[in-house]
Amino acid sequence: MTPKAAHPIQSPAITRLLALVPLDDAALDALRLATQPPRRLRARYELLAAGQQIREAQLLLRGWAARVCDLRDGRRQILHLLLPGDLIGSCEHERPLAASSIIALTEVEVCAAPDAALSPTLREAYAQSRAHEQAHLLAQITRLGQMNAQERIADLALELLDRLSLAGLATNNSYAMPLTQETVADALGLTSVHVNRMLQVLRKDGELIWSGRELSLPNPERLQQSMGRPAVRVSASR
Amino acid sequence: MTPKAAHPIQSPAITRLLALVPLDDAALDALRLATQPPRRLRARYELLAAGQQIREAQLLLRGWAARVCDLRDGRRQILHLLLPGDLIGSCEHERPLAASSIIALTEVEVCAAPDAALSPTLREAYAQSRAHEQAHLLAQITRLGQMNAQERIADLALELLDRLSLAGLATNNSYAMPLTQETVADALGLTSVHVNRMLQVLRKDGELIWSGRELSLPNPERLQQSMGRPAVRVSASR
DNA sequence: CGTCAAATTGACAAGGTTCAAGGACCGTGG
DNA sequence: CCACGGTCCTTGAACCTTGTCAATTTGACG
Repeated sequence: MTPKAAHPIQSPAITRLLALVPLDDAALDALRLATQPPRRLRARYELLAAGQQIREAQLLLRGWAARVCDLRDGRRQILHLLLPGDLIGSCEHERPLAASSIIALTEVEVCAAPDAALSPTLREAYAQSRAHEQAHLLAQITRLGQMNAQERIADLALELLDRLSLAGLATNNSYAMPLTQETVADALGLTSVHVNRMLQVLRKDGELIWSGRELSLPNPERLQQSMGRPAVRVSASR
Repeated sequence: MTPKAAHPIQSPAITRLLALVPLDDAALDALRLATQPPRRLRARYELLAAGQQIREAQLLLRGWAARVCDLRDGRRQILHLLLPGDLIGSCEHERPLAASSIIALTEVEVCAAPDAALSPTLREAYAQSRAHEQAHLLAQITRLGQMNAQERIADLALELLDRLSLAGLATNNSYAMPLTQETVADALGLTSVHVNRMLQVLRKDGELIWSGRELSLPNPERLQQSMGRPAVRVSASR
């Protein structure tokens, strides 16, 4: 609550962008300014409707959201989970239309994303963020296409651990998990009933603990190994 | 073979880009020049290795390729099919690493993609192409997450019809299909045995005809309706 | 004609869904 | 403080879709 003198407590969103690219002062100032009066939205609020013209990119500051695809018969697929520090509707071409709608899964706080023109490092951070998002979409495809239910759950839990760690939102291999099993099922192309059963198996095997709002992975490295998925990297180190 | 005087026969790749954005003469000239001595590669050639530094974007001129993700235990998922006119390794940020490998599924011809700086319309065409690719990734997620085997096959066949039509490679709701059932299975997260059985059902229902190298969809509109998937649009009309 | 990859078939097993019901855990209002 | 209602989690049994394994057929091609 009380900011320290040297390093004021940072918004997870800024922590994440800073982890992607070392931002210059212009970028940091712009971010601090933009995030100041955040816009708060209730759960289920539709941040972006599919087919709608995208106005300006937004930055997710707090809470979780999701890109979803609804079929006419009521089925729905969560395409991608959005966490604090993720960009919403960032896009580099003219006259863009949202390819999917985006809804808040919890109460969220968002702000307008500062203009990339303000700082080259900020522009690069946005590009990195998009590259990560792209990588997560590919990961999701492999998850749905090749993994069984247990693997899907474990793999998603690992991805969330990685991503939340970037924003400083994970400690001791565990993080706050605001989703219901039903929502996880929508993300993994499973039924909530089956997610429930497989969670019990993972719990019994000691691979995953999820009680209350907290999810922990006692041994992420072993779990990752057992999945056989190649590591995801997005840009070369310097 | 013999170019007509007024409209020389166009490469399907150029036809596609032209369908995305009305290209100016600078763009067309650059494309005609670049595509001239195409590089020809055998099937299974690896156009891009995962984790490898991306050098320059390429343009697929002829044949089909795929982005694939291989798991250590031998499972493999085709993330995305690449058709003539698609860009390979186009990307707007510094020091990019390929997030997945790309392999030729048939013999292919590629060329270096002309520099976007040569023409604003060319840059816009590339951006549109990337937006389409993104939309196809989302479509693939919904396919794998929510559809049963029969729907997946039909939905993929419809997507291919749409995409090949852009390049002028489809007539009468039918197109040349160079993939094996095994490859289709890898793209749809199914086994080739099951793909085979479901193809028989679709054939019996008169929804899909695929014999030899030709695939036709007698009634794409009806099929699309039955799938309940919202239409995909990428940019606003003028 | 022989060979090889691809397509096809059958019998069976496994994984996931469906339906239905009960139980736990809230926050709310009396 | 307790009763209530709602949402979420949990469980069981039957059922259906898809995978597995193994064998056979087809078709292209030298």
